Amino acid sequence: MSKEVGVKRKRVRLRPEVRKEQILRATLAEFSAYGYAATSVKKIAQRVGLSKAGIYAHFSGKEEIFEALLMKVLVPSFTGFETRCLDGESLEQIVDTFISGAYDRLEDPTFLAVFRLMIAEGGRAPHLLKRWRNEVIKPYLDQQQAMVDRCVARGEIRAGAVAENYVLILAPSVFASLWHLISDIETSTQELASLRDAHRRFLMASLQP
Amino acid sequence: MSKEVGVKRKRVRLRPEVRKEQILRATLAEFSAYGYAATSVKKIAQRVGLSKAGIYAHFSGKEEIFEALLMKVLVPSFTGFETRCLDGESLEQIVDTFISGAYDRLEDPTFLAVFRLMIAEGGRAPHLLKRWRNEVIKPYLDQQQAMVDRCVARGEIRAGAVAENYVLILAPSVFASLWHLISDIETSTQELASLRDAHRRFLMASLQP
Amino acid sequence: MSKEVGVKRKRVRLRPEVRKEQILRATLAEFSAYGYAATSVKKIAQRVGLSKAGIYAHFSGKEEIFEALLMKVLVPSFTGFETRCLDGESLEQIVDTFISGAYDRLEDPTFLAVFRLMIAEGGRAPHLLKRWRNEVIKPYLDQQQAMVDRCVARGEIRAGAVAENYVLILAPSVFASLWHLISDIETSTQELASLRDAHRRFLMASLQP
Amino acid sequence: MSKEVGVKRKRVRLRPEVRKEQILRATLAEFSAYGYAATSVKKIAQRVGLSKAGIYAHFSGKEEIFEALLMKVLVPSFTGFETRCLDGESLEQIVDTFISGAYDRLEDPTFLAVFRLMIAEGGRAPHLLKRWRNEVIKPYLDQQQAMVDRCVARGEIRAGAVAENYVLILAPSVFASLWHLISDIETSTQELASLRDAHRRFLMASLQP
DNA sequence: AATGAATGAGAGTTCATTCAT
DNA sequence: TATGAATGAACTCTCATTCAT
Repeated sequence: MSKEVGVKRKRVRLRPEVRKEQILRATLAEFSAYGYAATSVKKIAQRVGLSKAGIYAHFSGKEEIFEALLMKVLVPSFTGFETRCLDGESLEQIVDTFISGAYDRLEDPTFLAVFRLMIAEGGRAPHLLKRWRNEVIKPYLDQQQAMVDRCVARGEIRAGAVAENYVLILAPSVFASLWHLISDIETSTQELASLRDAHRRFLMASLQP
Repeated sequence: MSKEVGVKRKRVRLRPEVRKEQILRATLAEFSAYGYAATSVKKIAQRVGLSKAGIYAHFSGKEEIFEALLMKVLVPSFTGFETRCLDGESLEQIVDTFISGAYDRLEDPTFLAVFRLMIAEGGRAPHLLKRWRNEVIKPYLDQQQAMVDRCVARGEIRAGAVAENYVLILAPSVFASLWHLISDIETSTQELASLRDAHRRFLMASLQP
Repeated sequence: MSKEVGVKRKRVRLRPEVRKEQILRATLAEFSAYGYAATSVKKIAQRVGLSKAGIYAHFSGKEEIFEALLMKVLVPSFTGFETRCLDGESLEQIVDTFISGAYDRLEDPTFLAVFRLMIAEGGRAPHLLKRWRNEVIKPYLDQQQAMVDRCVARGEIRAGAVAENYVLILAPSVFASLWHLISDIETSTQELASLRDAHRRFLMASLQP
Repeated sequence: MSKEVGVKRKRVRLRPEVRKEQILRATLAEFSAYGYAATSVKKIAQRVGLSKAGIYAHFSGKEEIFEALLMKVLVPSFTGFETRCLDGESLEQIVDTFISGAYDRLEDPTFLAVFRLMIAEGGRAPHLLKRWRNEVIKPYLDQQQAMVDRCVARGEIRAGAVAENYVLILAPSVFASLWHLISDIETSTQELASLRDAHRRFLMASLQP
């Protein structure tokens, strides 16, 4: 379609940051669709509109692209994912905010790509996986837990097993992410609507002071 | 180097079914550790104690091994994982049985291997993934849900959001599986102990009539 | 010329020793003509009549071929190159034998190939170069020296600087080897004829008792 | 890694002759150490402190650098390497001067570099090799031979096979060069000391009128 | 059923070279 | 003059697969 015989794309020269950005974006798409081993540098290059060798002007090899990708992509994956517990907010508002955040992520292809990538290729870079766990996930869980604890102390949330273990609050939406991963999007979206609602009601019931 | 002069593995001839079994077992180990693309037929052959070509006497190619593996492995992965709701059992007994089943699976390497395999390589065989979802997972969820419904009807379990959506009951242990997948075993085992307990208490509190 | 379009050479299967032999022969030809770096595995394969990958069934890589080649080729390169000093042989017979051996080697392409290879690529495998020096060349020189010493003791060869240092006896023919290396064969052959004769006369004059 | 943030080599602009000089010097070092094929333009550029493309501002390609290098380097390689035969000099003085010149060259890395280069890469530029032989080496040998002839005519040197063929005079020191090439420097230096002495005594004995 | 030498395709990578800046 | 991003070609090597034995 887009290939005209005999027409040779003019050489385009971009600033390194821009290219690197492009390369990482292309790589995320390929990696999360096919996995590390089944993704070739050639495919990445084609996606970027570069020759294979062009990639090597910016990264020293496939492995380095992979690491750079993980470093760039892991950290922000949970950013903005916060349960707030501000003064004057009712439990209903808190829960609604949480539910929205948790399930809206499912619409974000990057989030799912990273999610799959960590599970599928985590074994390839155990040190990065460990960092992700210890520097991203755990702090996130701890911070959320602390917030819930404060709400409990203030009497806005009922104490109990659920309030004591943030994972119990989070788990259904993680299940939703997984379900998304093994489903085609249309199907799962409607299937998950009822889970979302049930999750919401479960939180209301369990956390009601 | 590793060749001992004069020592040459005797050619062993086994019944096809036995060999196929061996090959699939070896393949599961390799695939779930390295993924489809990064696993070579040679490694599988070595694990089985066969030459590369020997594999082709039993399967027509790598792809066929993969499919055979999934077919064999998917179905039983949830077998025995049942919440029972028998007459005379107290809620405590029911919950304990469920919790044990759900968390003991984490010790089963095959379960985790299949779990990872489906997530990592599901895209390679969408039809199998779909079958797995529709013929294994969904029926399992439905059946469990039906059982919970009966308990509710009999008054052994309290109605509510949790009882209405079996996923809410299951989700924390799925989270545990995921956590296991991205952790080294020793670490995660102890980390998950408290989750297991909280999960148990959460179920007791939510389902208590 | 020899390539027929559409005709695909039947797969020929040879015993490993035979193939290895072929490969090493082809490699010697290529390496000594173009050097290690400028010789590609593809070219070697073509010379042998094998596919690139076929080479790797016998050697683990280019480096290993190189080492195997040196090991095989270095040792015999000086075999049969002996000054004899047998009872009843006149000095003239001894010198004639030596001169013949030393200059006939120049006709042997293998000898020259190895000679050039060691000089050009010695830096690539210092340990092999060292072995060659210590296990092939030096013993050869020592043994020859010992033989000359015996002749001197028996009064068949005159004592003096030349008889004391075998290198002085050898040096002109080594020069001839070098000259051969930097000349086209026809030219150098006739140029070296007079050197050969002068060398002979020099030895006769210097070693005459 | 090796890049210091904020520190960026200032673009230095030098006169073409100076740069060319630098480039050829760097090239000789690389070529004689690794050979033509194994030397990359990048390495040369780094040695010069230039970018790869910068090289192409001065030479049209790697091949041209190689030829320029040979042209520059060949001619002077035997300069100053002369047996003198001046009036009033004793044979001892003549021989001492020759021996010093011949063996001191072994300390000159440039000489050895050129020596190795010609042997290793001569096949790459046969026309240059031929020029070297015909315009540098042969004239040198002829000139030296003429000088010896004059000494013979004047009765300062004894006639004979050695005096008639300058190569016989030169050969042992050529052997020494070769030996140097295939040895680590420390080892060979001491090994060659006795050769040097024997060479000297051999010349004294052979050329004494 | 099993082997191992052989293969075509394609992987990651490097290199000499070009070109817009 | 000098740069560094970009390229096409070639490199070494691996892989799934085939085939004669």
